[in-house]
Amino acid sequence: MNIGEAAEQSGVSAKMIRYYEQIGLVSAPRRTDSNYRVYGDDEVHVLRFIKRARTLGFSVEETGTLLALWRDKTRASAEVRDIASTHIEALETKIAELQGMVKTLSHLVHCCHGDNRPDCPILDDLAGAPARKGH
Amino acid sequence: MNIGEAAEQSGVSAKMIRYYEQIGLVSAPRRTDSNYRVYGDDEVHVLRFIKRARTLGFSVEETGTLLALWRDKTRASAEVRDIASTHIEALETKIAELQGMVKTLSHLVHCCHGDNRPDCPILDDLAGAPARKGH
DNA sequence: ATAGACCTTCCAACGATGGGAAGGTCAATG
DNA sequence: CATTGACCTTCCCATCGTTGGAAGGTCTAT
Repeated sequence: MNIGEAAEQSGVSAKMIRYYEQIGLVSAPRRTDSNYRVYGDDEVHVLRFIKRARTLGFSVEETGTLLALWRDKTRASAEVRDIASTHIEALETKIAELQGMVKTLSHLVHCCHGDNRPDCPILDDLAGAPARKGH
Repeated sequence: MNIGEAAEQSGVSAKMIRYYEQIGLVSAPRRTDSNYRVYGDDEVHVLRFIKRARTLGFSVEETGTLLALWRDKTRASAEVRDIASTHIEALETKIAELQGMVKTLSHLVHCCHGDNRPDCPILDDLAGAPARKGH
């Protein structure tokens, strides 16, 4: 199949498939006489693996590691679990960070009357005004 | 003061101050005869505003809008609140997304025995194997 | 033959930041 | 006065993952 169909079947855009090939995440496929890339079910399977890993927030590099482990039948699953666990920690750190932002902003929005008066606690906060107590 | 001190006082790196100037987020400051940028407390105040907005996860573009509203004494605070509310929604969407990843990954890690056997539910999942029921 | 839907490579952009080179300037010291 | 080291200037490049487009070749159907 051509790259377009491989893209459709894997959920990875043709652009990205070429990019993944370029950076060595996937190997270069066979070409037709007219230089078209030709993919089979195996390649699509790999692309789907990549798509899923990316969806789960693994970086392309981490995805490459997971892919190598996937292909390595003798790997220790502990290694995979470590990568996943580390990744979960990173995700949770990010979540906590975003939640901190939401908390601060929610407080400010709550304090902001939101009518047409120019007085605005949100801008006051951004400008560095000391927070008033008791909401 | 020079850019270095402005950076130190505002928490925005000298690199970024120049970048913000380049993209028009802040206006070009006065220069000395030797072409050094000269900043005063007002500029530092603006930079701190920017720093705070960025820390709260606003994009540089959103920060520019907030900055304009800050300078506009006649603005409606409702407008600011809308920007903040929209931003909170975006943050919460992102959080939910990350939490979905964590949930899936946690489940997989939980299912993964993590010893030296090559059988690994995480890789099975990434490879698209149907999930087994009852953990 | 021609249209239009594919494919190819190459180049650039995004957003925000950091790194570094090559060179000018300032302050303090020997 | 000269040197040193810390600062400043502009300019270009890299990151990460992805998308867009241009310019051109190929395939299929009418």
